[in-house]
Amino acid sequence: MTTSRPPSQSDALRALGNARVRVVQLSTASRVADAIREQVSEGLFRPGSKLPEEAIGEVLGVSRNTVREAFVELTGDRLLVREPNRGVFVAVPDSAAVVDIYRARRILEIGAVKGGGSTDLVAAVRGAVDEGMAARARGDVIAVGTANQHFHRSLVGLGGSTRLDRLMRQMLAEMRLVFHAGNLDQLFHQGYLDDNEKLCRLLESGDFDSAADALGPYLDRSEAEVLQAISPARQAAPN
Amino acid sequence: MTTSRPPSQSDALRALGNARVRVVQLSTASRVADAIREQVSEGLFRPGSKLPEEAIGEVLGVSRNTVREAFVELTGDRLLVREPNRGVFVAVPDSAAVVDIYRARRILEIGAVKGGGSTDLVAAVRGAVDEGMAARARGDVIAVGTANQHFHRSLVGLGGSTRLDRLMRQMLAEMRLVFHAGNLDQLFHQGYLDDNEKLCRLLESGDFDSAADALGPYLDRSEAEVLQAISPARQAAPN
DNA sequence: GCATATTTGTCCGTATGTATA
DNA sequence: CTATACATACGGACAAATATG
Repeated sequence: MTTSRPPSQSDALRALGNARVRVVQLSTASRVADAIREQVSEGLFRPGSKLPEEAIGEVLGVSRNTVREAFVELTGDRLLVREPNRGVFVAVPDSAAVVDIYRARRILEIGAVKGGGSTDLVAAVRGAVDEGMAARARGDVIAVGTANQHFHRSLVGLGGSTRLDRLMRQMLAEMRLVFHAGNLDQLFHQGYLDDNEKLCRLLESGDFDSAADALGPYLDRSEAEVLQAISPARQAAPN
Repeated sequence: MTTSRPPSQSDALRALGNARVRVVQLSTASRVADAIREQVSEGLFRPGSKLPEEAIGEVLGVSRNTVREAFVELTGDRLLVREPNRGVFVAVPDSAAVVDIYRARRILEIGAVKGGGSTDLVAAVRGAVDEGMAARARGDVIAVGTANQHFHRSLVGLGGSTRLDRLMRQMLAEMRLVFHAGNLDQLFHQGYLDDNEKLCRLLESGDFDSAADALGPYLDRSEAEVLQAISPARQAAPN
């Protein structure tokens, strides 16, 4: 407001630079955390395996101190667990964790759905459903599982709270750990695609209560399947 | 079961030592985080104030690396915010944060209440209500606020999920920040004590649906009061 | 069961870049 | 615009705990 000088290219470049500095800039520790999160989520770091801080730092070209900061962040997400004086390990969620997570999911997902949501939030649900359908159509089992997680994230998204969104993201990351630990790589996500479609239709028609009512049995079935899948063979994954 | 030798004192001491090592032992970083959390929660570190890592480390007798690890933990809790290359500051939750938190609280508290809970979980609610009544009786305004937070935590506790419990704890810590930032130190918690009593009665009578129905307007009123209290004077608290 | 090697937990010094007076 | 202060990140050090042979 103080000058009428038209914006020059150098102004624009400087603005871009400032934006980069302010937006893109994550701390090294956070970028390390993201890298580890990725490997854990993809199952390359198996549940129960140890993450030696020196080795991690060497591979990523960062110091041990930085790795330790990343570990603190990931421990807060429950992806890693710290055993005092022994190191950090990829978490191995047990059935108690699964029960705990599903109790939380029932409250979060049902509560968010019952409250309804703006049309763009419902559109996000539709996007996740279509993503799953497309993945099934081309036989991409992994992508079906990913899309299914996006679906449930979008349900919580209806609640319009970033804090709930974050918790849901964390819990779904934990669920991936459960799948990896049980060697049951998102096998049975397929069976929920049609339910997802029905739920989405109800949301699009504005019948949030019916959608919420349908979610209870949906999650009960899902929990039961997961528990049944991990209960028999609980093989440890040393190193 | 392998030996009939009676437990000696040295056995007991060793067991105590092991218990200490395994249970009590928090990392120095976690203890530093707890110490900072305490100060922030009590309002001694004001919202917006800067926490220089060197000074903190000096006061607590730990190195800067340890302080940085604690900062990572507290940033994850949203109690501190990191401004790249400028340092960490005590968070100053704005009205958007308040709205976000109340959206989450409505879903969490109402969902947990609607699901009911075991008698001991309901007993915890009763304990929090009585705690508030006792605090009011002896005119301890601060304790009334604390008891009120315990009450809402115990409501979420009905959900039986440690993950929801943790999120609720974090959000209530954020709310304390809101109170401290607005210089409205839990002044108006008193006005909710009687509602808490009524809600508790409904829970004890097993009428979870009525309790859940009453909770919506309760939280609406609470959110409105907080927003109204912080909207006029949003004074910054530099250094 | 013991001696050794490895790794964690913690601290310190320092170089570099960024922000601010 | 320079100077100062500080955050960021690195590397090295060492004691203590743990794992290993």
